[in-house]
Amino acid sequence: MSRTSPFRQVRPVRLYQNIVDQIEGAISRGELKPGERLPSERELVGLFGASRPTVREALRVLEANGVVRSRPGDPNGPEVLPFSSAGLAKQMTRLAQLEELSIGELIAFRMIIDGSASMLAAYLRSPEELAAMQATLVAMEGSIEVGYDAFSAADLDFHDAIAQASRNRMIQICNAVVRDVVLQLIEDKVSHALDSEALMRESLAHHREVLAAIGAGDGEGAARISRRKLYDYYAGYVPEGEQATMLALLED
Amino acid sequence: MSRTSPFRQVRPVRLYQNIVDQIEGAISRGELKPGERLPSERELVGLFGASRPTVREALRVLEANGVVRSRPGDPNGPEVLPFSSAGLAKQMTRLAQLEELSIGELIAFRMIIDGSASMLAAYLRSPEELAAMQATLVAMEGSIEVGYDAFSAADLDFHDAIAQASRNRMIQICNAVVRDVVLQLIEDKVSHALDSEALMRESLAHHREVLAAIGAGDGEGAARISRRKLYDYYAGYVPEGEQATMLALLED
DNA sequence: GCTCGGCACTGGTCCGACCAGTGAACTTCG
DNA sequence: CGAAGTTCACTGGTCGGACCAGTGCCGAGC
Repeated sequence: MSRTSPFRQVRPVRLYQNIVDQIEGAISRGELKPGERLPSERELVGLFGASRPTVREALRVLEANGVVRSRPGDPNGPEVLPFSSAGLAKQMTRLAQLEELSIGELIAFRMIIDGSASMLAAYLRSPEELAAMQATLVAMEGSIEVGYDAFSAADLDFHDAIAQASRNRMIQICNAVVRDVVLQLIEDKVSHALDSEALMRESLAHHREVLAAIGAGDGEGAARISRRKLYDYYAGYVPEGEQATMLALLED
Repeated sequence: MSRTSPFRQVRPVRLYQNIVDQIEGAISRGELKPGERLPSERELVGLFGASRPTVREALRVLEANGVVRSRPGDPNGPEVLPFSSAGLAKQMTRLAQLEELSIGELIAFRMIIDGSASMLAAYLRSPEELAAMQATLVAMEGSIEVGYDAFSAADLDFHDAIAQASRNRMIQICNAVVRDVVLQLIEDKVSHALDSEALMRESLAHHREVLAAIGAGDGEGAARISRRKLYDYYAGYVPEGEQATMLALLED
């Protein structure tokens, strides 16, 4: 329960792990910034006193973590990457596919995140951010005639704009992650079913309601509308038994 | 904007990446289950037709992703691991440390997650889950005299129990992740400041309020109390300028 | 001045080798 | 016959050296 023991479990430390730690440490201490380059593998061999296979294993781990990227032939060496939620999205996608993560859970979570984002946006948005949201709605309207793909893309922009205005990077990340996962799991079904102008216009109307609430500073209302809209939009794709969870989020 | 092109960007596919994909695919198709073992590196060399360094790089990536674990000398070969949120937590921790993720954002996010979890728990909890929550509160009360470390641990158990009852794995994961990150960033400060019996008893009383609302099926109330409790608990550690975000979550 | 080709260097892959550790089969003893 | 200790085949970790296909720079030729 507590963390009082002065001792740690000892386990053999692999050399490549040591290298990974050193490089990650240098980055988190700011000694290496995104865009900068690491020395070439052969130079690192000298710097760390390890062999090239070992250095390469360390680079593979860093690459898997989304920290650096190696490109063959690049004379500048591996590049330190800016943080992106891609790594997070990948992990969550794996979770969604491997584990008992159901569509209902995903949608419910999205209701929470998007609702909270709308609420925060209503209270915190700057005039510019509000204008940006309105612009995405205009884009949505224009894309209706183009087809569902374009409409869906504009829809994403709208939700991104809201997440942006929430001023909370965790929300932005979760928004991006869940959007990716949802897209991957059920968007094909939705795209076939919803490819009708009437339904897209209905969706657009819902988005307008959310934006109106945000514009009016009505956070609670924006959150409520946002959650209900998502429920209506996706409920048909969620098994009966799971809808209770989602409905619980609408009781207010 | 749209994804209509029939062509994909071509990029050289690394052999080790191919191996990673195959093994991950086998796992997600259920052909490899957690606890099972992969063939030894030398066998994999034959199975994939790649050299050992290449196979090893693939295993390093899988290991970094938390998919398998290699132990030197183990005659059974690398082990397929059950999914854990450790990988997610690691990524988020890195984000929190590297990027502009502030304490205020983290706490605000925790208010959202914990509040939503409490709300869902109020509507969905089984009698057993309610009993489990009550048990953690009893443990909290008993741990007050032991010290802040024990109290904090019991506190975590309480919030875990709520997340559990929310029936949403995404919430459980976010709960675990944010808890880890918050713990890492500011818990030492809190532990010094709050190591007084009176303050712990006050915190305990707040927890009781939340549980009472959950027990009564008052989801909205549970969420509201939970958010406010977190705000009161942590607000002192958040810079003035960021408190607005957090306060926005309390306007209901 | 601009273009084009060569070149030094990159990362990707392979081979063969050695080491310390592990666990199971085997041997030995009660 | 069963339990305890020992042996040993095999594991993953690390190393050095080697070859290849690309990349980007720089100098030669226009």
